[in-house]
Amino acid sequence: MGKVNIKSIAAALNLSPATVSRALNDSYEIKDETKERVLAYAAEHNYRPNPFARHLKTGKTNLIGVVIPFLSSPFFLEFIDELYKAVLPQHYTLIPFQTQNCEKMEKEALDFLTSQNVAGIIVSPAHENSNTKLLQHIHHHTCPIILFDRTQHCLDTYKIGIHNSLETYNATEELIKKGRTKIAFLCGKDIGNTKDRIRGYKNALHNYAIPFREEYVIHADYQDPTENIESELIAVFKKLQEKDNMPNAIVGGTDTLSIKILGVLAALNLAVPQDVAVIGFTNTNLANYLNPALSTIRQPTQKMAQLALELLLELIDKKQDRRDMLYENFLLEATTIYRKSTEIA
Amino acid sequence: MGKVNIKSIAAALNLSPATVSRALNDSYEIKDETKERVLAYAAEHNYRPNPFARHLKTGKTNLIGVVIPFLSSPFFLEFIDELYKAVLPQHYTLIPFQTQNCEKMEKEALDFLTSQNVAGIIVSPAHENSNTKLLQHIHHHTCPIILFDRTQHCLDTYKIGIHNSLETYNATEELIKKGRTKIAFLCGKDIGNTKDRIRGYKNALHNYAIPFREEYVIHADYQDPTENIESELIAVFKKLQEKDNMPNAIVGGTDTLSIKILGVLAALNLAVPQDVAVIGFTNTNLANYLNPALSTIRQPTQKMAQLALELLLELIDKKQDRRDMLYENFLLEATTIYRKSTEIA
DNA sequence: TTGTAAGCGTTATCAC
DNA sequence: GTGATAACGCTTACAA
Repeated sequence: MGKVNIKSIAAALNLSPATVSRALNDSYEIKDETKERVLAYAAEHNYRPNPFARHLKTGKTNLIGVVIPFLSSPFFLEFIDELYKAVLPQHYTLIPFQTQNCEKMEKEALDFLTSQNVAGIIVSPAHENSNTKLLQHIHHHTCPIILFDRTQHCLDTYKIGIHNSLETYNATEELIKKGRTKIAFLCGKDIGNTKDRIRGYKNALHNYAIPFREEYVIHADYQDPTENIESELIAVFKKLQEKDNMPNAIVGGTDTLSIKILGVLAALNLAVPQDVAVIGFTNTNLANYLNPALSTIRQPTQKMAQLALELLLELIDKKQDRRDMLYENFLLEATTIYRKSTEIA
Repeated sequence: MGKVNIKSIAAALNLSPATVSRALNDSYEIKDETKERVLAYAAEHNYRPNPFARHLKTGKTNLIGVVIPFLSSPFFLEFIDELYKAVLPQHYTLIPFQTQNCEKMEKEALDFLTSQNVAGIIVSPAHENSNTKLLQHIHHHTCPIILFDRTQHCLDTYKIGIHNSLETYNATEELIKKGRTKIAFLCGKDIGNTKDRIRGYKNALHNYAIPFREEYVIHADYQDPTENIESELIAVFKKLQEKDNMPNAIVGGTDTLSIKILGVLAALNLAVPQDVAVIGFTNTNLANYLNPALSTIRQPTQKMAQLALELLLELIDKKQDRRDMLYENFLLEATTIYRKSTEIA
């Protein structure tokens, strides 16, 4: 297979490699006729520039790294999917990585991406302050970084998220208004948003003069969304039942837990929403078909993805020093959809 | 930022670039002491080889392309997720692409991947014979390709799938044994597996002397799994109702439709499984929490991903001509999980 | 055991 | 307008 490259094109057309390169890059110096000849020949022979040679020379790539905790979490999946759609008309390629909420894996992903000379990176950090120095160094010296979802991270750059405390405040308030006072809050380990979401939950309780109970903030420890955490949750709720403290409403503070809580309550023979009303924080379209249909707080993944890409491309294009910029913190609006799981008679 | 590269390391240690390169690659020619010095310095200065330079020289990369129809389809998502897990201990990086079942997008993905010099590609083709020539050319001359899921594609290589007709045969048979005879089959457009799955369905009917009805094979046309196809399906079933031909059981032949059918039946005020029993072909863990819990045929995504990677790496390593090889067609076993949606009293 | 030098395919800087 | 030529960072004969 005679490889077709700039040199072979040049030889075939009696031109120099330099001229061919300029013609292919539509340089103003080259006369139209030559350009046409080159482009025609290139098209005919299905010429594709070698990105490695080009990038070696220019130091630039059209790659965009995406670093997320999990692909198997509905929110991140939707986000990635929207990012793919947004990037389609652009001339960039996504390289997604999962960190499993693990700082070390995140570091590996970031190292790999920088070694690939990516043009920019979109990140939802593994932890509130994971890889701070590395992220800072990359953002300042290597390529721009945009943060999304877990925007509590201290890296100074554009951040895209939602108003977490407001959303859980509203969800909690809704349950209170429906007459429920024993409201539990379900959350994973300390991953960024958790604090804000708990704060909204607490504030709602406070504003309605409902005493806050530590035992109603239920922390579930899981490494992976596909992990079987149901049994652990069942145990927790059983204990509450024994103490006659079973909540009659639950706010699910994460994607993963929101989905699984229905199974847990079913296993405990508790009826939703009669015994326990539930509102989840998740982006799965299946919420409508769950048993019962689950009320959910949905994040605007499409807008988030589009904005993330837009801001990233903006930073990629402008060459200014990214240390002294003024970055905006975008708080987009989530949408709460009320379904059967909160329909209290 | 003084970039650290082989030259700078060589200068710092009073060695030649060649020696440094060999030391970094653990060449047998270099004495241990030198290796240690080089490795220590490299580690200390956080040296990362420039992959573009390396690949420009060697013509090899550690990239693996993955081409799937959709990320938002539970089966493909699980597959990709398992692939990520499988590739973790290896020294390879995944570059996933979605084709949206569109041959043109598939071609673009393949072109891009070959231009990136990927070491190999794992593909579930957009259509039964999409990009046949291109795939063949790549497999023979550029890098190995493994096919999965849609293994009807004629490219001669390792293929990994399940016994589609057998699985739908069993599912259909199960419904028949439970006394249902008006069994519909729900499928998307002609994407590879559909034919086989319909065949299994037909065979089961045949073996139990149940006449096959063309109108019970319901083709739903969707471009994207997130598309709202419910209304179209509702219309189809309404027509059947009007003719008093409403099926009392449904076999869902694709991921996407299997999930959505419950919503459709709910909208039609049909009780599952009393009025209509349903068994779906899908890999979502949420099946258990759906309303009602959905019986499903699950594909062994983990085994599929592991096997795909294993076979691909095998082909990457052995340099033999891939045209004259004897390729196996792996048909793995799916698992059917029976839940409420088929529990007929 | 190490050094020298050529070359991978492209682009940029000159020169003509 | 076009052509030489050098250079990007790395690997690999071939020399020493």
